[in-house]
Amino acid sequence: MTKATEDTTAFRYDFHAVEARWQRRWAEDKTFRTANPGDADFDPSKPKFYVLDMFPYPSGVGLHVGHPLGYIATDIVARYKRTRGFNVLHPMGFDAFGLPAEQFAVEHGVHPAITTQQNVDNMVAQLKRIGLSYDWDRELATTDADYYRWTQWVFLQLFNSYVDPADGKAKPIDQLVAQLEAGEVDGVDWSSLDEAGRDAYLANRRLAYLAEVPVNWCPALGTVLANEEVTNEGRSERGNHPVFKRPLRQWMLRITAMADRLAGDLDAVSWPEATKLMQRNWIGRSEGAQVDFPLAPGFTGGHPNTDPPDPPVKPGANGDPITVFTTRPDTLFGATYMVLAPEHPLVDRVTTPQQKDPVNRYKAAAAAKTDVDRMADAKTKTGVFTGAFAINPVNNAEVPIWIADYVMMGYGTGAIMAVPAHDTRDHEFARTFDLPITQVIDSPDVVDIRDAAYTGPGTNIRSANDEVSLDGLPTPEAKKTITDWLEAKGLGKAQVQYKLRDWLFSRQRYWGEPFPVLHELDAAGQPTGRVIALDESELPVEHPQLDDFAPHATDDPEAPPQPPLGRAGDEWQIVERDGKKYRRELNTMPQWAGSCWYYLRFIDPRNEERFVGAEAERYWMLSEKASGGTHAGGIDLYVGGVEHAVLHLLYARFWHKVLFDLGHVSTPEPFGRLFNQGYIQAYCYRDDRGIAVNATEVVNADGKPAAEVQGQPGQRFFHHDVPVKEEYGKMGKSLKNAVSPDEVCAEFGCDTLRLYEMYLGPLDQSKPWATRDIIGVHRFLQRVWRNFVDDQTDKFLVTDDAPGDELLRLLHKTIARVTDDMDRMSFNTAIAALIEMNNALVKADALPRAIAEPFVLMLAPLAPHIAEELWARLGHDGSLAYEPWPACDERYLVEDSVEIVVQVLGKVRGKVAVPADADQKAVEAAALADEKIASLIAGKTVRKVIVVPGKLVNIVAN
RNA sequence: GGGCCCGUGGCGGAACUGGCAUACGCAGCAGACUUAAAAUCUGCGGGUCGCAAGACCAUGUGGGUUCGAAUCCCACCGGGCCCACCA
Repeated sequence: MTKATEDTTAFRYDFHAVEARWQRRWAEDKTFRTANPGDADFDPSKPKFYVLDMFPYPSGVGLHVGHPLGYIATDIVARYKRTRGFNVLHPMGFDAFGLPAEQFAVEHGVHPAITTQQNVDNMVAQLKRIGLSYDWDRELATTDADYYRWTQWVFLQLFNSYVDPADGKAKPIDQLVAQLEAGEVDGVDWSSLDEAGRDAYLANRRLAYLAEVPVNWCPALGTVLANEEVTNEGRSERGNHPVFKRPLRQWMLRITAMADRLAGDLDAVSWPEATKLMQRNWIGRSEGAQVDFPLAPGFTGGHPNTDPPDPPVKPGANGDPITVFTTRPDTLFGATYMVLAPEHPLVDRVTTPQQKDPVNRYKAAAAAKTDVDRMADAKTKTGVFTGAFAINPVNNAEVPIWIADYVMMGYGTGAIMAVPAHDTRDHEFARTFDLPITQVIDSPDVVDIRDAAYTGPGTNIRSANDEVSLDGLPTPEAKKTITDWLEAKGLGKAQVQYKLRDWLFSRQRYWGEPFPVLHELDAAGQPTGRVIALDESELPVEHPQLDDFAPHATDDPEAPPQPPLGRAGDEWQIVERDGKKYRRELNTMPQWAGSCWYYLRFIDPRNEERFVGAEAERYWMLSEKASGGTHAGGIDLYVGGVEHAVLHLLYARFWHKVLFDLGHVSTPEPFGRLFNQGYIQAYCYRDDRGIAVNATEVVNADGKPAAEVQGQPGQRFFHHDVPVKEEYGKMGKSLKNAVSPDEVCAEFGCDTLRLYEMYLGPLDQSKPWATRDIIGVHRFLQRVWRNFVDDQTDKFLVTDDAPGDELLRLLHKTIARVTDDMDRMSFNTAIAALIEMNNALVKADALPRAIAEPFVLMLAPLAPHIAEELWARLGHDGSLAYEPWPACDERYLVEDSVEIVVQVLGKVRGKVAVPADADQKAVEAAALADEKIASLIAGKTVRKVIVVPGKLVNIVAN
């Protein structure tokens, strides 16, 4: 702001002073403190509205303007809902465990608890500067011992429960033990099992269990990663380091036990369809059949059954048949060979002595392949014949058994029946190795089965044996017929299969929640393999004090993981109990853990007795007064980025369902309504080497800053005289195009920032940041101010005169528009409506109070600081935060006369004014009577006249 | 390779259920007030032709349905996102 400006407009809107004043008042008065049921100031007569942001990760670099987009939106909703008479719960906290905090701490040589706290403080200051109406008394961080105590408690719930296959519900494992002891579980002789056997049986059912599984081991990070944290290129999402598959004993969560409910219950929530779809695809439910292929005579003999009966290993590994999963049992007669995954446990047993060498070579090569290689090789099919044969159960044909890496051990049974005629991959494989291709589905779309597989539906041919015939049946019937037959013969059964895998739940990190479990040690101090859970009363398990909390990175993929907690002294690691020694679990939980239930803790964040108080949980999650009642209950509005469509949202739903089944929470779903906001994008500039340069230092050929001309065609850009190319991408540190909200607040104020971000476009779309455009909404606020306050004299301009009809019409039309826009979260159009109204007020002679007050109330959720200040100038004492939203008087919406568009053959040719209540005949007559229209249709035959009441008339004449 | 979404002025976008295409804002142009600039106010603004009234053409391209299509259907072109040898 120049000096001259200050001189000539002494009482211009001083947003700095106003914003600071109101932010201070809100904090001092605790304007946005939210009462819980049971509190003295709780009003039970109001309905509730729980509006939540996906809480942020407190990074060291602070926020850029892309981060608060969703926070501003939820804040507007929260403020709006308060004026609509809701008790609004609107909290904020921090997801503060995890790799970046730890890495930041390592880089700066400071304990992560300290850097995390600094980052949180910095972020809170940034958020408060935007004027967000959070109840800061409920602030929490997942790293608080008071918080992760209860994260550990939820883990104990998981560890101590199982999913009952009878009804798919999570139940305490004690119930299962009681049934086992009573002999009520078929096929299990509990009394004959020793302690180890019993532990193994229960571990195989617990929702949290230890298992030796092939995991993504990242030596450079010194930790294992979830599948979701590994990129397509086989590298770590954080840091882009190579990741190797290797078997390690890790904690797993049995999310697959809930797969069908996690998929099915998506129907009940109000989420973007695209997000539901992504989650459904991730769960990957497919229906088909399991079919047993016995080994051919000569290949069955002498396989000793060495596996313990329980836990069961992959079907097929135990006895003779190879079990496959197929979605196309109707093509069973076309199965001409079988394929096992190279890691399949049956491979060694079936391979003939002659084929041992090539098979072992292939297995070794497959094991050495990274995901990158596998991707690159996806086009060409490789494999090796095992020398063994199996029997196709429908026609007793002997089919060769191959191994190939196009079959994955991790999906289905790790074995397939290959139907080259009707599966593209099998077709490619059969062509490569010259295996027979037998067509069993006929359809007009089949061209030549030698050239390409036909994978669509059709009618079965060549599909009959002595007992069953599919010939002539269309695909759906054929599927059912053959599945029924297989089931009757004991050769197979209908089967639902999921892509979803169990969730790898441990990390070799310091900065995560310690597990509340102990490993039993023998007299020599070696683990016995027995794991016991701590009691609730022993929580929290806090971190040991370490000097060196850094992960031990290595380049050697074979090096064993070294959890940092292993560096703690025995006084932390070793626990004595009942005369026995135990070692604490040295892994920690992954970052997702804390975010799986934080929305519940916000409801009752200081409760020391329970993870959340029951009454408060029922009120905020279940209330029958929930707005609209259109969704499954839970949080009324949850806003965050789509990047969490499958990870956080799936994990949290899983935990919630377990807590629901165990009776700890009252809704089956946590997030009744989800909204995914778009990204803020920005122009960025790269030099010849493709390296991004600081966007603020880039100028065009005329020396103008890039921000003033960005996105315009024909511009050339330079960074310190070096030519750079303009690109467009997500705003952030890596593209060096981040704009800080602090800068915008300093120059224009946070009301302007809020309005600008919302005015950019629809909330769910990605859209470009353009600093150049901010001035537009800032001018709007200045103009609003000048309508109320003379900027030369500071005189308040609002009168107590009765408003004229025209202003009242304008007001109520605007109320109708803005109310509708607010309900739809269409904030860009709500702002446009307010700008239009304000522009009209500029031209009006006077601003009557009856117009001014509702205008301020409508502006308040969007630009709360200026609204509060004007409200105070209007003579009100307190905050307007809880003032009722202006009501629309429909009487002012009806016009006496309306303008009707007259079209001839669908083209607009004129307009006529008719009384608003004119009937169709009258409107038609008025249109035909119009001079211009009459001349246009002169000499033509009017074939038809379409009248849309209140809108238009279309005359069809030729 | 499979699935999903999106293409509207120089730019961001509006038009929710088919019914005045381009609201509102930025940038631009002209004018007022200023010594001047900033700020502010007023006005103009899709394209082509025309002095004008107006006519014609315009919502990625080409078809279709309809009295009427940015909106619905089909094909193509361009961009984005998700999954990816999932049997």
